[in-house]
Amino acid sequence: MRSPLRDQIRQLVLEGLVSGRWAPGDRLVERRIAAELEVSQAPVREALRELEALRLVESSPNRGARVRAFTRADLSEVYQVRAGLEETAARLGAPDLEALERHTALLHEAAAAGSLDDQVRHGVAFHREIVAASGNGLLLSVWESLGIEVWTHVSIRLFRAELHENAADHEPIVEAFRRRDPDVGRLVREHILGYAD
Amino acid sequence: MRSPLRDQIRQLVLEGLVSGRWAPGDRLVERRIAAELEVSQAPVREALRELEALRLVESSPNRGARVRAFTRADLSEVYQVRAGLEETAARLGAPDLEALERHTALLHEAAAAGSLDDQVRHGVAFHREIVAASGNGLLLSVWESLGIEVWTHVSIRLFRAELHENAADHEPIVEAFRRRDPDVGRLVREHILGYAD
DNA sequence: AAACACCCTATGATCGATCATTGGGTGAAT
DNA sequence: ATTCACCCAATGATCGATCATAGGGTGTTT
Repeated sequence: MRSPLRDQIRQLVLEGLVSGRWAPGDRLVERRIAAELEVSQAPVREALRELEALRLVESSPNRGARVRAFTRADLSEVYQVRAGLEETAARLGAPDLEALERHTALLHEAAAAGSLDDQVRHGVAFHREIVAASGNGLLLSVWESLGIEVWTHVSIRLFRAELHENAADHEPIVEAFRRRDPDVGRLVREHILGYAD
Repeated sequence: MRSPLRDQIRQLVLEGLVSGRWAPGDRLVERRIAAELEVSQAPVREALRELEALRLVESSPNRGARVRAFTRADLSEVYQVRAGLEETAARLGAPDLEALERHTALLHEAAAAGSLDDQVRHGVAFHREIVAASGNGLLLSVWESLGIEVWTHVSIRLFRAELHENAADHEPIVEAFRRRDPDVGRLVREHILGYAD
Protein backbone atom coordinates (compact mmCIF):
# COMPACT_ATOMS: atom_id res chain seq x y z
CA MET A 1 0.00 0.00 0.00
CA ARG A 2 1.17 3.53 -0.65
CA SER A 3 1.83 6.13 1.95
CA PRO A 4 -1.57 6.51 3.53
CA LEU A 5 -1.40 9.99 4.93
CA ARG A 6 -0.19 11.75 1.83
CA ASP A 7 -2.59 9.83 -0.36
CA GLN A 8 -5.46 10.51 1.95
CA ILE A 9 -4.73 14.21 1.85
CA ARG A 10 -4.42 14.24 -1.90
CA GLN A 11 -7.76 12.50 -2.15
CA LEU A 12 -9.40 15.05 0.12
CA VAL A 13 -8.08 18.01 -1.79
CA LEU A 14 -9.07 16.30 -5.00
CA GLU A 15 -12.60 15.98 -3.76
CA GLY A 16 -12.54 19.62 -2.80
CA LEU A 17 -11.58 20.48 -6.36
CA VAL A 18 -14.19 18.29 -7.97
CA SER A 19 -16.91 19.39 -5.59
CA GLY A 20 -16.16 23.02 -6.22
CA ARG A 21 -15.13 23.84 -2.70
CA TRP A 22 -12.06 25.45 -4.21
CA ALA A 23 -12.49 27.45 -7.36
CA PRO A 24 -9.84 28.21 -9.95
CA GLY A 25 -7.45 30.83 -8.69
CA ASP A 26 -8.04 30.00 -5.03
CA ARG A 27 -4.93 29.63 -3.01
CA LEU A 28 -4.18 26.30 -1.42
CA VAL A 29 -2.32 27.29 1.71
CA GLU A 30 -0.29 24.43 3.06
CA ARG A 31 -0.70 25.34 6.71
CA ARG A 32 -4.39 25.96 6.53
CA ILE A 33 -5.04 22.60 4.99
CA ALA A 34 -2.68 20.99 7.46
CA ALA A 35 -4.46 22.61 10.38
CA GLU A 36 -7.85 21.61 9.07
CA LEU A 37 -6.85 17.99 8.64
CA GLU A 38 -4.85 18.01 11.85
CA VAL A 39 -1.64 16.89 10.21
CA SER A 40 1.61 18.67 9.71
CA GLN A 41 2.66 20.74 6.75
CA ALA A 42 4.93 18.12 5.20
CA PRO A 43 2.45 15.57 3.88
CA VAL A 44 0.16 18.34 2.66
CA ARG A 45 3.06 19.73 0.73
CA GLU A 46 3.72 16.40 -0.89
CA ALA A 47 0.07 15.96 -1.76
CA LEU A 48 -0.01 19.37 -3.39
CA ARG A 49 3.04 18.50 -5.46
CA GLU A 50 1.29 15.42 -6.74
CA LEU A 51 -1.71 17.49 -7.71
CA GLU A 52 0.67 19.84 -9.42
CA ALA A 53 1.97 16.91 -11.46
CA LEU A 54 -1.63 16.29 -12.49
CA ARG A 55 -1.77 19.93 -13.55
CA LEU A 56 -4.72 20.57 -11.30
CA VAL A 57 -2.84 23.10 -9.23
CA GLU A 58 0.06 25.31 -10.11
CA SER A 59 2.69 26.80 -7.88
CA SER A 60 5.70 29.02 -7.97
CA PRO A 61 8.57 29.17 -5.51
CA ASN A 62 7.82 30.97 -2.28
CA ARG A 63 4.39 31.88 -3.57
CA GLY A 64 2.53 28.71 -2.89
CA ALA A 65 -0.03 26.73 -4.78
CA ARG A 66 -3.33 27.74 -6.26
CA VAL A 67 -6.04 26.04 -8.23
CA ARG A 68 -5.30 26.28 -11.91
CA ALA A 69 -7.46 28.50 -14.03
CA PHE A 70 -8.62 25.86 -16.44
CA THR A 71 -9.52 27.04 -19.88
CA ARG A 72 -11.19 25.38 -22.79
CA ALA A 73 -7.82 25.48 -24.48
CA ASP A 74 -6.41 23.29 -21.70
CA LEU A 75 -9.21 20.88 -22.22
CA SER A 76 -8.54 20.77 -25.90
CA GLU A 77 -4.87 20.04 -25.27
CA VAL A 78 -5.83 17.18 -23.02
CA TYR A 79 -8.05 15.72 -25.71
CA GLN A 80 -5.35 15.97 -28.35
CA VAL A 81 -2.81 14.18 -26.20
CA ARG A 82 -5.32 11.65 -25.09
CA ALA A 83 -6.34 10.96 -28.65
CA GLY A 84 -2.75 10.31 -29.62
CA LEU A 85 -2.17 8.01 -26.68
CA GLU A 86 -5.28 5.98 -27.28
CA GLU A 87 -4.55 5.72 -30.98
CA THR A 88 -1.17 4.30 -30.06
CA ALA A 89 -2.77 1.93 -27.61
CA ALA A 90 -5.32 0.72 -30.13
CA ARG A 91 -2.54 -0.09 -32.55
CA LEU A 92 -0.56 -2.00 -29.98
CA GLY A 93 -3.06 -4.41 -28.57
CA ALA A 94 -6.54 -5.79 -28.77
CA PRO A 95 -8.76 -5.04 -25.81
CA ASP A 96 -10.97 -7.60 -24.19
CA LEU A 97 -14.18 -7.23 -26.19
CA GLU A 98 -16.33 -8.48 -23.37
CA ALA A 99 -14.92 -5.85 -21.06
CA LEU A 100 -15.62 -3.14 -23.60
CA GLU A 101 -19.18 -4.36 -23.99
CA ARG A 102 -19.62 -4.47 -20.26
CA HIS A 103 -18.51 -0.87 -19.91
CA THR A 104 -20.74 0.16 -22.77
CA ALA A 105 -23.72 -1.53 -21.17
CA LEU A 106 -23.02 0.15 -17.84
CA LEU A 107 -22.71 3.45 -19.63
CA HIS A 108 -26.13 2.87 -21.15
CA GLU A 109 -27.59 2.09 -17.78
CA ALA A 110 -26.03 5.12 -16.15
CA ALA A 111 -27.34 7.35 -18.91
CA ALA A 112 -30.81 5.87 -18.52
CA ALA A 113 -30.64 6.38 -14.78
CA GLY A 114 -29.38 9.89 -15.28
CA SER A 115 -26.38 9.32 -13.07
CA LEU A 116 -23.73 11.75 -14.17
CA ASP A 117 -20.99 10.31 -12.00
CA ASP A 118 -21.57 6.81 -13.27
CA GLN A 119 -21.60 7.94 -16.86
CA VAL A 120 -18.23 9.58 -16.38
CA ARG A 121 -16.91 6.56 -14.55
CA HIS A 122 -17.90 3.99 -17.13
CA GLY A 123 -16.99 6.18 -20.06
CA VAL A 124 -13.51 6.56 -18.64
CA ALA A 125 -13.30 2.86 -17.87
CA PHE A 126 -14.08 2.01 -21.49
CA HIS A 127 -11.15 4.03 -22.68
CA ARG A 128 -8.90 2.86 -19.91
CA GLU A 129 -9.50 -0.69 -20.99
CA ILE A 130 -8.22 0.11 -24.45
CA VAL A 131 -5.07 1.67 -23.04
CA ALA A 132 -4.48 -1.11 -20.54
CA ALA A 133 -4.84 -3.69 -23.29
CA SER A 134 -1.92 -2.15 -25.13
CA GLY A 135 0.34 -4.10 -22.81
CA ASN A 136 2.47 -1.00 -22.43
CA GLY A 137 2.58 -0.09 -18.77
CA LEU A 138 4.19 3.24 -19.40
CA LEU A 139 1.49 4.18 -21.85
CA LEU A 140 -1.12 3.37 -19.24
CA SER A 141 0.64 5.36 -16.59
CA VAL A 142 1.02 8.38 -18.85
CA TRP A 143 -2.63 8.12 -19.82
CA GLU A 144 -3.67 7.91 -16.19
CA SER A 145 -1.53 10.89 -15.34
CA LEU A 146 -3.77 12.96 -17.58
CA GLY A 147 -6.44 12.57 -14.90
CA ILE A 148 -9.24 12.23 -17.41
CA GLU A 149 -11.91 11.54 -14.86
CA VAL A 150 -11.11 14.57 -12.73
CA TRP A 151 -10.78 16.82 -15.76
CA THR A 152 -14.14 15.64 -16.98
CA HIS A 153 -15.78 16.48 -13.70
CA VAL A 154 -14.06 19.83 -13.46
CA SER A 155 -14.92 20.82 -16.97
CA ILE A 156 -18.53 19.85 -16.53
CA ARG A 157 -18.62 22.08 -13.48
CA LEU A 158 -16.76 25.02 -14.95
CA PHE A 159 -17.80 25.03 -18.55
CA ARG A 160 -21.13 23.34 -18.09
CA ALA A 161 -19.66 21.02 -20.66
CA GLU A 162 -22.01 18.58 -22.23
CA LEU A 163 -21.33 15.01 -21.42
CA HIS A 164 -20.33 13.77 -24.84
CA GLU A 165 -19.81 10.23 -23.74
CA ASN A 166 -22.74 8.37 -25.01
CA ALA A 167 -22.87 4.67 -25.30
CA ALA A 168 -23.86 4.59 -28.94
CA ASP A 169 -20.63 6.33 -29.93
CA HIS A 170 -18.70 3.46 -28.51
CA GLU A 171 -20.23 0.65 -30.46
CA PRO A 172 -18.44 1.31 -33.76
CA ILE A 173 -15.17 1.09 -31.86
CA VAL A 174 -16.04 -2.24 -30.34
CA GLU A 175 -16.99 -3.48 -33.78
CA ALA A 176 -13.75 -2.26 -35.28
CA PHE A 177 -11.78 -4.11 -32.65
CA ARG A 178 -13.88 -7.18 -33.27
CA ARG A 179 -13.10 -7.30 -36.95
CA ARG A 180 -9.48 -6.39 -36.18
CA ASP A 181 -9.77 -3.36 -38.36
CA PRO A 182 -6.24 -2.01 -38.86
CA ASP A 183 -7.78 1.44 -38.91
CA VAL A 184 -9.12 1.16 -35.41
CA GLY A 185 -6.46 3.54 -34.12
CA ARG A 186 -7.65 6.33 -36.36
CA LEU A 187 -11.22 5.58 -35.38
CA VAL A 188 -10.42 5.87 -31.70
CA ARG A 189 -8.54 9.07 -32.25
CA GLU A 190 -11.36 10.67 -34.16
CA HIS A 191 -13.85 9.48 -31.60
CA ILE A 192 -11.94 11.30 -28.88
CA LEU A 193 -11.33 14.43 -30.90
CA GLY A 194 -15.06 14.50 -31.46
CA TYR A 195 -15.40 15.20 -27.74
CA ALA A 196 -13.18 18.20 -27.94
CA ASP A 197 -15.61 20.56 -29.62
CA MET B 1 12.53 30.36 -10.87
CA ARG B 2 11.79 27.06 -9.23
CA SER B 3 12.78 26.00 -5.78
CA PRO B 4 16.55 25.94 -5.98
CA LEU B 5 17.49 23.47 -3.29
CA ARG B 6 15.20 20.68 -4.35
CA ASP B 7 16.08 21.17 -8.00
CA GLN B 8 19.75 21.23 -7.21
CA ILE B 9 19.48 17.95 -5.37
CA ARG B 10 17.48 16.35 -8.12
CA GLN B 11 20.11 17.41 -10.59
CA LEU B 12 22.89 15.92 -8.49
CA VAL B 13 21.17 12.60 -8.08
CA LEU B 14 20.38 12.62 -11.78
CA GLU B 15 24.03 13.05 -12.57
CA GLY B 16 24.82 10.21 -10.23
CA LEU B 17 22.43 8.01 -12.16
CA VAL B 18 23.75 8.98 -15.56
CA SER B 19 27.37 8.71 -14.49
CA GLY B 20 26.83 5.28 -13.07
CA ARG B 21 27.60 6.18 -9.51
CA TRP B 22 24.41 4.44 -8.58
CA ALA B 23 23.55 1.25 -10.37
CA PRO B 24 20.10 -0.26 -10.83
CA GLY B 25 18.88 -1.79 -7.62
CA ASP B 26 20.97 0.47 -5.42
CA ARG B 27 19.13 2.04 -2.58
CA LEU B 28 18.84 5.78 -2.43
CA VAL B 29 18.77 6.47 1.27
CA GLU B 30 17.28 9.84 2.03
CA ARG B 31 19.43 10.55 5.05
CA ARG B 32 22.68 9.51 3.48
CA ILE B 33 22.16 11.78 0.53
CA ALA B 34 21.04 14.55 2.84
CA ALA B 35 24.14 14.18 4.98
CA GLU B 36 26.40 14.12 1.97
CA LEU B 37 24.92 17.28 0.52
CA GLU B 38 24.62 18.87 3.96
CA VAL B 39 20.94 19.53 3.66
CA SER B 40 18.04 18.09 5.56
CA GLN B 41 15.99 15.07 4.66
CA ALA B 42 12.98 16.99 3.39
CA PRO B 43 14.26 18.43 0.11
CA VAL B 44 16.02 15.17 -0.71
CA ARG B 45 12.74 13.42 -0.26
CA GLU B 46 11.04 15.79 -2.64
CA ALA B 47 13.79 15.38 -5.20
CA LEU B 48 13.48 11.60 -5.02
CA ARG B 49 9.76 11.84 -5.59
CA GLU B 50 10.35 13.84 -8.72
CA LEU B 51 12.77 11.23 -9.96
CA GLU B 52 10.14 8.66 -9.18
CA ALA B 53 7.73 10.54 -11.41
CA LEU B 54 10.35 10.26 -14.15
CA ARG B 55 10.37 6.52 -13.47
CA LEU B 56 14.09 6.58 -12.82
CA VAL B 57 13.69 5.43 -9.26
CA GLU B 58 10.98 3.39 -7.64
CA SER B 59 9.86 3.33 -4.07
CA SER B 60 7.41 1.64 -1.80
CA PRO B 61 6.03 2.89 1.49
CA ASN B 62 8.37 2.61 4.43
CA ARG B 63 10.90 0.85 2.25
CA GLY B 64 12.52 3.75 0.54
CA ALA B 65 13.67 4.42 -2.96
CA ARG B 66 16.00 2.51 -5.18
CA VAL B 67 17.30 2.87 -8.69
CA ARG B 68 14.98 1.14 -11.10
CA ALA B 69 16.14 -2.01 -12.78
CA PHE B 70 15.76 -0.82 -16.34
CA THR B 71 15.12 -3.47 -18.92
CA ARG B 72 15.11 -3.43 -22.67
CA ALA B 73 11.35 -3.86 -22.41
CA ASP B 74 11.15 -0.56 -20.54
CA LEU B 75 13.13 1.08 -23.24
CA SER B 76 10.84 -0.30 -25.86
CA GLU B 77 7.81 1.02 -24.00
CA VAL B 78 9.39 4.44 -23.91
CA TYR B 79 9.95 4.37 -27.65
CA GLN B 80 6.40 3.33 -28.36
CA VAL B 81 4.94 6.12 -26.28
CA ARG B 82 7.40 8.60 -27.62
CA ALA B 83 6.60 7.61 -31.18
CA GLY B 84 2.91 8.18 -30.56
CA LEU B 85 3.48 11.55 -28.96
CA GLU B 86 5.74 12.80 -31.71
CA GLU B 87 3.39 11.55 -34.38
CA THR B 88 0.66 13.56 -32.72
CA ALA B 89 2.94 16.58 -32.54
CA ALA B 90 3.92 16.33 -36.18
CA ARG B 91 0.27 16.33 -37.15
CA LEU B 92 -0.52 19.35 -35.03
CA GLY B 93 2.08 21.85 -36.08
CA ALA B 94 4.91 22.63 -38.39
CA PRO B 95 8.31 22.98 -36.77
CA ASP B 96 10.73 25.72 -37.59
CA LEU B 97 12.69 24.21 -40.47
CA GLU B 98 15.75 26.28 -39.75
CA ALA B 99 15.84 25.05 -36.19
CA LEU B 100 15.59 21.47 -37.39
CA GLU B 101 18.42 22.00 -39.82
CA ARG B 102 20.51 23.63 -37.13
CA HIS B 103 20.06 20.65 -34.85
CA THR B 104 20.84 18.28 -37.68
CA ALA B 105 24.03 20.14 -38.49
CA LEU B 106 25.11 20.12 -34.86
CA LEU B 107 24.36 16.42 -34.75
CA HIS B 108 26.62 15.92 -37.74
CA GLU B 109 29.37 17.88 -36.08
CA ALA B 110 29.05 16.02 -32.82
CA ALA B 111 29.21 12.71 -34.65
CA ALA B 112 32.28 13.83 -36.54
CA ALA B 113 33.89 14.96 -33.32
CA GLY B 114 32.93 11.72 -31.65
CA SER B 115 31.21 13.49 -28.81
CA LEU B 116 28.64 11.12 -27.43
CA ASP B 117 27.05 13.63 -25.10
CA ASP B 118 26.61 16.17 -27.83
CA GLN B 119 25.13 13.64 -30.18
CA VAL B 120 22.55 12.73 -27.58
CA ARG B 121 21.89 16.37 -26.79
CA HIS B 122 21.31 17.50 -30.36
CA GLY B 123 19.41 14.38 -31.32
CA VAL B 124 17.03 15.02 -28.47
CA ALA B 125 16.80 18.71 -29.31
CA PHE B 126 15.73 17.87 -32.85
CA HIS B 127 12.82 15.85 -31.60
CA ARG B 128 11.96 18.31 -28.89
CA GLU B 129 11.63 21.00 -31.51
CA ILE B 130 9.00 18.95 -33.29
CA VAL B 131 7.04 18.48 -30.10
CA ALA B 132 7.35 22.09 -29.03
CA ALA B 133 6.14 23.22 -32.45
CA SER B 134 2.89 21.38 -31.92
CA GLY B 135 1.74 24.35 -29.90
CA ASN B 136 0.36 21.94 -27.32
CA GLY B 137 2.03 22.69 -24.01
CA LEU B 138 0.67 19.60 -22.37
CA LEU B 139 2.04 17.43 -25.13
CA LEU B 140 5.45 18.97 -24.61
CA SER B 141 5.32 18.49 -20.89
CA VAL B 142 4.28 14.87 -21.21
CA TRP B 143 7.03 14.28 -23.75
CA GLU B 144 9.58 15.90 -21.47
CA SER B 145 8.40 13.81 -18.56
CA LEU B 146 9.58 10.77 -20.48
CA GLY B 147 13.12 11.98 -19.77
CA ILE B 148 14.40 10.91 -23.16
CA GLU B 149 17.86 12.31 -22.69
CA VAL B 150 18.46 10.58 -19.39
CA TRP B 151 17.03 7.31 -20.66
CA THR B 152 19.29 7.47 -23.64
CA HIS B 153 22.34 7.92 -21.48
CA VAL B 154 21.30 5.23 -19.08
CA SER B 155 20.55 2.74 -21.81
CA ILE B 156 23.84 3.40 -23.52
CA ARG B 157 25.55 2.69 -20.25
CA LEU B 158 23.56 -0.35 -19.27
CA PHE B 159 22.83 -2.03 -22.55
CA ARG B 160 25.80 -0.70 -24.46
CA ALA B 161 23.07 0.47 -26.75
CA GLU B 162 24.14 1.75 -30.09
CA LEU B 163 23.55 5.38 -30.66
CA HIS B 164 20.97 5.18 -33.40
CA GLU B 165 20.64 8.89 -33.77
CA ASN B 166 22.47 9.71 -36.89
CA ALA B 167 22.06 12.90 -38.73
CA ALA B 168 21.25 11.33 -42.09
CA ASP B 169 18.13 9.70 -40.66
CA HIS B 170 16.78 13.10 -39.85
CA GLU B 171 16.95 14.65 -43.25
CA PRO B 172 13.93 12.86 -44.76
CA ILE B 173 11.90 14.21 -41.87
CA VAL B 174 12.98 17.75 -42.47
CA GLU B 175 12.14 17.33 -46.11
CA ALA B 176 8.72 15.94 -45.30
CA PHE B 177 7.96 18.93 -43.12
CA ARG B 178 9.23 21.22 -45.85
CA ARG B 179 6.84 19.88 -48.44
CA ARG B 180 4.07 19.75 -45.82
CA ASP B 181 3.68 16.08 -46.38
CA PRO B 182 0.47 15.02 -44.62
CA ASP B 183 2.17 11.73 -43.89
CA VAL B 184 4.93 13.31 -41.87
CA GLY B 185 3.41 12.00 -38.66
CA ARG B 186 3.74 8.42 -39.79
CA LEU B 187 7.28 9.11 -40.93
CA VAL B 188 8.27 10.49 -37.56
CA ARG B 189 6.69 7.57 -35.80
CA GLU B 190 8.49 5.03 -37.90
CA HIS B 191 11.73 6.90 -37.53
CA ILE B 192 11.48 6.60 -33.76
CA LEU B 193 10.34 3.02 -33.74
CA GLY B 194 13.40 2.29 -35.87
CA TYR B 195 15.46 3.19 -32.81
CA ALA B 196 13.72 0.66 -30.67
CA ASP B 197 15.36 -2.45 -32.08
C1' DA C 1 -0.12 63.61 -4.43
C1' DA C 2 3.55 60.53 -6.10
C1' DA C 3 7.54 57.88 -5.34
C1' DC C 4 10.10 55.46 -2.46
C1' DA C 5 12.25 53.08 1.43
C1' DC C 6 11.17 50.59 5.37
C1' DC C 7 8.81 47.33 8.29
C1' DC C 8 5.52 43.60 9.30
C1' DT C 9 2.77 39.72 8.47
C1' DA C 10 1.70 35.56 6.08
C1' DT C 11 3.56 31.75 4.32
C1' DG C 12 6.60 28.73 1.66
C1' DA C 13 11.20 26.32 2.36
C1' DT C 14 14.06 24.03 5.28
C1' DC C 15 15.58 22.03 9.39
C1' DG C 16 16.31 18.82 13.43
C1' DA C 17 13.84 15.66 16.21
C1' DT C 18 10.56 12.06 16.98
C1' DC C 19 7.34 8.34 15.72
C1' DA C 20 6.60 4.02 13.40
C1' DT C 21 7.70 0.33 10.26
C1' DT C 22 10.67 -2.98 8.15
C1' DG C 23 13.99 -6.55 7.95
C1' DG C 24 17.58 -8.88 9.95
C1' DG C 25 19.56 -11.12 13.87
C1' DT C 26 19.17 -14.06 18.17
C1' DG C 27 17.92 -17.57 20.94
C1' DA C 28 14.45 -20.78 22.79
C1' DA C 29 11.29 -24.50 21.68
C1' DT C 30 10.48 -28.46 18.99
C1' DA D 1 18.45 -28.33 12.15
C1' DT D 2 14.13 -25.77 11.69
C1' DT D 3 10.72 -22.75 13.16
C1' DC D 4 9.13 -19.00 15.39
C1' DA D 5 8.65 -15.18 18.63
C1' DC D 6 11.11 -11.38 20.07
C1' DC D 7 14.40 -7.52 19.97
C1' DC D 8 17.08 -3.99 17.73
C1' DA D 9 19.12 -1.02 14.32
C1' DA D 10 18.21 1.46 10.14
C1' DT D 11 15.39 4.41 7.98
C1' DG D 12 11.05 6.19 5.98
C1' DA D 13 7.06 9.14 7.60
C1' DT D 14 5.65 12.76 10.20
C1' DC D 15 5.99 16.52 13.24
C1' DG D 16 6.85 21.21 15.32
C1' DA D 17 9.96 24.93 14.98
C1' DT D 18 12.84 28.13 12.51
C1' DC D 19 14.60 30.60 8.42
C1' DA D 20 13.74 33.40 4.41
C1' DT D 21 10.95 35.59 0.95
C1' DA D 22 7.03 38.11 -1.09
C1' DG D 23 3.52 41.60 -0.81
C1' DG D 24 1.06 44.82 1.45
C1' DG D 25 0.89 48.70 4.52
C1' DT D 26 2.91 53.04 6.40
C1' DG D 27 5.27 56.97 6.86
C1' DT D 28 8.61 60.21 4.83
C1' DT D 29 10.51 62.89 1.28
C1' DT D 30 9.92 65.64 -2.68
